[in-house]
Amino acid sequence: MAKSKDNTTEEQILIAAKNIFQSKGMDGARMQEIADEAGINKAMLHYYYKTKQLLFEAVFKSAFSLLAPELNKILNDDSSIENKVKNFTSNYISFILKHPYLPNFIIQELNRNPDFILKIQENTTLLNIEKFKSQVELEVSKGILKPIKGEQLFINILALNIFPFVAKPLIKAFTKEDDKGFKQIMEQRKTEVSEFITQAIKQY
Amino acid sequence: MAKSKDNTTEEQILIAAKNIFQSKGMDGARMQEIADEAGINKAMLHYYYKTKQLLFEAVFKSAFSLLAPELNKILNDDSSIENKVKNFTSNYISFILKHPYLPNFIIQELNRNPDFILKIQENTTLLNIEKFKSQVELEVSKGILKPIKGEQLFINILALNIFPFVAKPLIKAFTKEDDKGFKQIMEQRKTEVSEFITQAIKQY
DNA sequence: ATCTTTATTAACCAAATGGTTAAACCAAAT
DNA sequence: ATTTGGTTTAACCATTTGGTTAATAAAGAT
Repeated sequence: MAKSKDNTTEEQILIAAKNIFQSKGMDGARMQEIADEAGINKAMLHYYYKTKQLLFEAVFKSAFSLLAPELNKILNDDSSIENKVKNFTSNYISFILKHPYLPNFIIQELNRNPDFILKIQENTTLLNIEKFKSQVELEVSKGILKPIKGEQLFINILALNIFPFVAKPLIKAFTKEDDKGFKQIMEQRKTEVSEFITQAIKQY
Repeated sequence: MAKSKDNTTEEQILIAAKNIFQSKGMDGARMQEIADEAGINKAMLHYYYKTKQLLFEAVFKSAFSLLAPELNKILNDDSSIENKVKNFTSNYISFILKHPYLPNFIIQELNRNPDFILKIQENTTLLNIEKFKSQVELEVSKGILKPIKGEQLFINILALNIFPFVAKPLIKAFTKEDDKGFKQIMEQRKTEVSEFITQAIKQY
């Protein structure tokens, strides 16, 4: 399916594992299926990645380090909150439309194994909300924003941007849309969501 | 763990299956583990529910019919949009704090098998958004609400209410809170979220 | 009391699954 | 040409897993 002769075997395995793990999860994935997807022998998986668990962790870390910088854009950028919200929503939705399995995969697996995020945060100082919080506090005190706590605002921003992709089957069901219609609704959200948030928090 | 002598064997199985399936998912759950949790022989699972798949479906349907009425409160109630938002957020968050595994379970399994929602919608006419849409349209035309589409507003309401529970490990990570702290943040949201939405959509 | 149906168990089974091994292959170094 | 090192494969293995079966126990019906 996703073979490219340019890549090394080790890379092909990672790509195949990504495809299978992201759509079926750790428990649903089969080593044989990953081997088939990569077009190689199952023993190669263990040759390069030792165990299923380690292969999975490689995939997860790779997925997480794809997502984390996106989130950091809103946490560690210097422009105004309003500006960041605008940029983030548009960028993030484009980003996820390119990686549709990503948010669900990460959320699902973090729930399966909550300790996992600790391992990852050890290495990288990803996801530090402190700067964002003090920025919100400042803009609230200046009267630019209505009173709101930084954590709550950040949760709201994530929720409005990420949730629709995680709940895609549910949304498709009650809107009675197919994949194309769903994508259109998401495209609309690139501007709708930032307007929604801005109206909610901006002091006029 | 969760045995109660009042229930019939069949009910005990369903309770046990609920516990295991909701925390581990279909693929991660083991029939033996469910039997142990119910305190009975594994053969009994098949005696009452035939296969793992059917047992799972019983659990899923039961979970879904617990959640669906909550969602319908906001779709098929007669009060104003603003009022419904206020009631829904508060009620829904209380509801989920009592059933913490529920949203994640449903979302995870719907993603694993998107056709599943079709089976469910055949029987019950759950999740019909039409009334809500026309109500939003009406209030927008009257100048009560700022221009917004019904679907988008409904997605936003769901997102703000459901997402935090689905993304709990992520939220705990960047807020550096434990379970208690997380719960407090959720309690705050009972009012915060409806204020946030109201400010976003209400025309002043 | 006896028959009949339903409930429950221990033992068993075949298939699937993650992982191993020993041999073959192949490119680069000697 | 031969050795050496990493790479790849087919066959194999032990364990797990969903599911079955045959025998037993309990409960209702006659």
